[in-house]
Amino acid sequence: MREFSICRVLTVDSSANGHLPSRLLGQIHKTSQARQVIYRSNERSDAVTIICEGWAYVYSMLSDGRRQILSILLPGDIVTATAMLKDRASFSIQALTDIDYCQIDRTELKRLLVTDPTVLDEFFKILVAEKEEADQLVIDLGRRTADERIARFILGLMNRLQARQQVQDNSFAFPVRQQHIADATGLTSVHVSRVIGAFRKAGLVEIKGRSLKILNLNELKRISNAA
Amino acid sequence: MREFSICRVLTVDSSANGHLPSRLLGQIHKTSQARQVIYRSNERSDAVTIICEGWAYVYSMLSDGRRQILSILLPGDIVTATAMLKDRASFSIQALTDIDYCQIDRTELKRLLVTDPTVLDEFFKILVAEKEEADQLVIDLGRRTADERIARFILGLMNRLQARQQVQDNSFAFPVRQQHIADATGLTSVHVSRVIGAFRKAGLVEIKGRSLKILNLNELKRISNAA
DNA sequence: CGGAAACTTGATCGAATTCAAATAAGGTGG
DNA sequence: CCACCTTATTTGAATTCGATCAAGTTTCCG
Repeated sequence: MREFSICRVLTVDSSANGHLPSRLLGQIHKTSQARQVIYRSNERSDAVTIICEGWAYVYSMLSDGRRQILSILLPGDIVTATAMLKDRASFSIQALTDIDYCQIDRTELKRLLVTDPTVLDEFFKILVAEKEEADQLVIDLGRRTADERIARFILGLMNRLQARQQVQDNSFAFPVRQQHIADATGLTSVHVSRVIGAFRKAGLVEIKGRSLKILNLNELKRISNAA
Repeated sequence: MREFSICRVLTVDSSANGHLPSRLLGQIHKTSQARQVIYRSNERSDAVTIICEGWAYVYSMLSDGRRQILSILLPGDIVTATAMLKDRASFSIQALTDIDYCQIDRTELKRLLVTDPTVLDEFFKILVAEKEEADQLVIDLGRRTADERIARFILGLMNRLQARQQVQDNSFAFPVRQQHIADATGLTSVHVSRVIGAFRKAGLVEIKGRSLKILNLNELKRISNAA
């Protein structure tokens, strides 16, 4: 549960207000093409970004080019709860597909935080969810095998998309490149290709166009070693 | 900056109040011996814990015994800001040395959060710091070599201890076992032994008793590849 | 249709693990 | 303060998982 309910308000139905008053709506809306960097680390920013359409990802890059993806952002995700509290971050954000996002003034959002307990509460929930996801990723990268990591990457996406009613018949949008999977799981794209190839041969998944279908959910869960 | 200022209040000087009113002071104080588990994952708890003396660590254990340490807790650290918002966590806490800690009722602390802006602000800072640390750890485990990880582990501890005035002449308490380093860096204790052995032979560090002295800070920083 | 980006596959390499055994450090009771 | 026992650490040899290098192939778009 990381989506910020404001997004629905902003994009789909401005009357069915989530938790934010309408005076905040209609703020800066933006569009970016796939691959575009929409936030560069250490840049100052007075805005809090929310993804409305499309996918993006949060990443960090070492000076020698090694890249680690910290999280994939889906429609409705707030671009890091932390952005609400700080005007600078050490990671960058890049659009994965063409995206649509809106930016809300931090000061205004912050004022709301203090005055409206419902907003504060929801904000806390997002902070906690983000921290728990980061911790899970630490465990994945520190202690899980390549197969487990990749299976969990896929299942994790499916769960988040499921919460958005975007999974049908175990099939869902999958615009990520293998290089993204590699950078998210701490592997190389070559190895990701081998593992996914093995998954495919074992009849676990099918990837066509930009979507993925899970053919054997139980087995994939078993491999992911959820426990 | 993860320490919660209440701790000084509780342990050293009850008159020099930090950010908490004295009615919160003198709540449950506890003691645990090294190795004792002081919180077991998924247990319900109405308390927020603050370490007063000694070291502990946050960890998660997979069903097959693999263990990942998520963070080392030093005196003054609040045991996870998240505990302020949730009554259950998916990780466990274990004492690394004999420790001294206090537990404050969550409900009371939470009330304070809403009424005292200073406390809320400090709380936000801790949340952000914890999230940033988790993200850093993800990058370490996903994209750094064993040497880098271990150098960074050591330097990270030094920085935190420095903020507490507990570093003298590049030397500081170091009660962690190599197994802890291994579980914190996603390696095996055997490999940690080899790397630390190499550091020692290269004249970078010296470990005696339960303390560590950095003999060549610049070189250790270079190896850590901070950028 | 052509060119670039993404994916696959094979061969080889290497960092870190595993297995196993020896040595060193602590802590306890006598 | 020493003998004993347990818990750490070190070291070596063999193995393995995933990385690297290097072509091919396929897919995607304009």
